[in-house]
Amino acid sequence: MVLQKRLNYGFNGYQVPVIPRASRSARGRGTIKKKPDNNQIQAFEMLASVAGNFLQKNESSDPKNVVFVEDPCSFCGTNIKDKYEDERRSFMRDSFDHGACSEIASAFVPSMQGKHDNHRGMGDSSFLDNHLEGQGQNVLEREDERIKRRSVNGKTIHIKGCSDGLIEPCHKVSKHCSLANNAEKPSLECRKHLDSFPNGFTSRKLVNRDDDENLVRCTQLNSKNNNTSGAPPDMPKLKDASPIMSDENNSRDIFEFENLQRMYPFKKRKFFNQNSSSTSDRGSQCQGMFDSSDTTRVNGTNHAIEESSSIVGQQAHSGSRACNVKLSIKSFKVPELFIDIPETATIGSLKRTVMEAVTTILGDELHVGILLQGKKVRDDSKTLIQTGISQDDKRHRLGFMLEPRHTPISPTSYNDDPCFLTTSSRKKLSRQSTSLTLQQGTYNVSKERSMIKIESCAKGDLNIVSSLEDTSTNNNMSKCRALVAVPAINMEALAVVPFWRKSGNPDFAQRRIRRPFSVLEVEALVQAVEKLGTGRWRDVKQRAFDHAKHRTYVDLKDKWKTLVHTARISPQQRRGEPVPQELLDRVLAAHAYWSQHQCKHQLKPL
DNA sequence: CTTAGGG
DNA sequence: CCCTAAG
Repeated sequence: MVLQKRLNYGFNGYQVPVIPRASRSARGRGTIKKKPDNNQIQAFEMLASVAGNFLQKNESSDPKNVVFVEDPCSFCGTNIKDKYEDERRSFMRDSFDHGACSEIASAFVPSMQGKHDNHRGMGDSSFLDNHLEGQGQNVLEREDERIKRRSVNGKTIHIKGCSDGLIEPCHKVSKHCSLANNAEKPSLECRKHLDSFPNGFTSRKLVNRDDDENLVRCTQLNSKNNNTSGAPPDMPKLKDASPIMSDENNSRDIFEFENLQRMYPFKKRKFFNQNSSSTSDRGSQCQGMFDSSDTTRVNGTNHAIEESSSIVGQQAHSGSRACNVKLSIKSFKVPELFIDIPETATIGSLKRTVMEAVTTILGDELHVGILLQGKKVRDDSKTLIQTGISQDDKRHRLGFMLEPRHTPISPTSYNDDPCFLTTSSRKKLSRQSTSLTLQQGTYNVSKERSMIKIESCAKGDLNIVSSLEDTSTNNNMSKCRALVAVPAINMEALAVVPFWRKSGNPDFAQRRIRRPFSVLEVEALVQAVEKLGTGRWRDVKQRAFDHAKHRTYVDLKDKWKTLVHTARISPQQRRGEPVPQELLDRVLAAHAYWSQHQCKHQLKPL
C-alpha cells in the first residue's frame, strides 16, 4: 500500500500511449499519462519474474502447436496456452480479416516474401509461422546460451547466459520501426508496444532514438535471424513525430502492430522513458562496466572499460546554451553471471533464476560511476570541464560503470548525485544490496538494510519501501524471491530511465510539494470568489494570489473544489488545519450563488 | 493559455 | 496536486 503510493509518485511523468480509439479527441492527443496502479505494478513484477519463461521451443513452427513450459503459469495461474490461443485468434482476425495483412507483413517481416511459397493462405497461420519462426524461436529460445545484448536504460547490456526476460529482442523493434518507414524526421520516436500482461494489464512505452539505435545494433549482433542487418543507421521512424497519434492510419498501424506483438504474451518487456529531445547516439562507443561488488573495484580485468570509449552521439538538453559535452553511452557491461541450480530444475526455473539475477542487479539502486582515463572521478561537484571532459577532447577515455549505490564511492552524495536513480520525493527507504560474485561462485543476494535519508520534501511522507525477504544463496532461490515486492527502484531500472534525466532535466517533472492552504489563504480565496465567481480562476489568482507564485489558478480552482466539499461534510470528517465554519459557510453561499448566476460579470454576490 | 473535471 | 480534454 505504501509501496503503491511511492511507486505512483515515482512514476510520475511516464507516458503510456493509449490504444487508439475512435473517440479520441480530434486534437490528436493520442496519449495519456498514466501511472501504473498497484495491479499493474504487481503484474509487472510478476512478469519480470516470469517473462520469457513460458514459450517453449516450437519445433514445428506451427503456431497452433506452441508448447509452453508452464501451463498454467505457476505464478499467476493464468492459462498461458489459452491466452496464447486467444491472442493468436485475435491476431488472425484483426490482421487478416481486416485487410491489414499485406502491409504489415511486408513491413514487419521482410523475409516473408521469400517464404511465400510456404504460405498456406491468408487467414491461416502462414504469416504467423513466419512470425513465429523469425520472432519467437530464434531470439527467444535459440540464443539462450549466447551472449546477448540487452538494452537497458537506453544502453545495451551484455548479459551472458541470460534468458529472455524483460528486454525486448532487438530485431523486433527494428522491424517495428520499419513498419512506418516513411518517416521523415530522423529523430522521431519509434513507438514500442508491450504485450498484455497476464492479468490484462497492457503497458506501452515510447521508444526514443537511443533505444532504437541500440536495438538496431543488437539486431545486427544477434544476426542469426537477422532480417535487418542491412538496416541503415537511421532507423525509419513512425511518420508521426510526436507520441501523439492523430493520424488514423498511423493509429491503425500501431494497433495492428500490437496484435503482432501480442502473439507472445509473456515474452519480453521493456519500458521506455519517453523523451522526444533525446536523439541518436549513433556511432558512439562509450562503454562501461558493471561493478556490483562491494569493493569499488571489479574483480577481473575483463570488465575494464573498453578502450573504444569515445564521445560521439548527442545528449539531449536543449535547455542549456552552454557548450555542451555530448555523451552517449553505447553500452554498459554486465558481468558474467553464475547460476547455481540443480540439474533437476526446469528450464523455466533456470530462466527465472537468471532473470532474477539480472533483475537484482539492475534493480538494485544503481549508481553510475565515471571513469576518466581509467581513474574514478569521485567528486560529484566538479564540472565536466574541471574534470577535463570537454567537447573538443574526443579522445579522452571516458567510461561509465554501474555499481550498486552502497559502494563506498560516494556515500555522502545521495542528495546531490545527479545520477541518483531515485526521486527525491522519498524520505526514507530501505534498501537491499546485491552482491554478485563475479565469474566465480554463485550469485548472491545479501540483505543490508540501511536507511538513507534523502531529501525531505513533504512532511508526513514516510514511505517505507518493502524490501526483499531474506534470501540466501544456497537453495530455493528461484521461485519466490522474484515475486517479492521489489522497490520501485527496480521498476525504474527496468523501466529504462536514463540516469541523466533524473535530475536537472526539466523534462522530468517532479511532483510539487504539498502546501496546504492556510486559513488566511482560504479567506482570500473565498473573498475573491465571492467577488468574481467560480469560473474565473485566472482573475481570482490575479486578484488574491498574484504574489503567491506557487498557487496557480488551477490550484485555486482545486482548492475551491475541496473547500466546497469540506463545507459539505461533517466537521468530524475534515482533516488538516480546520477552516473556520464561518468561512465554510461563505464558501457554500458563494458556491450556491455562482451556480445560479453563471458568474457572467462581476455581479456582486451577497 | 484557461477552464472544467476526473483521478 | 496531477493530468487532460476542450474551448
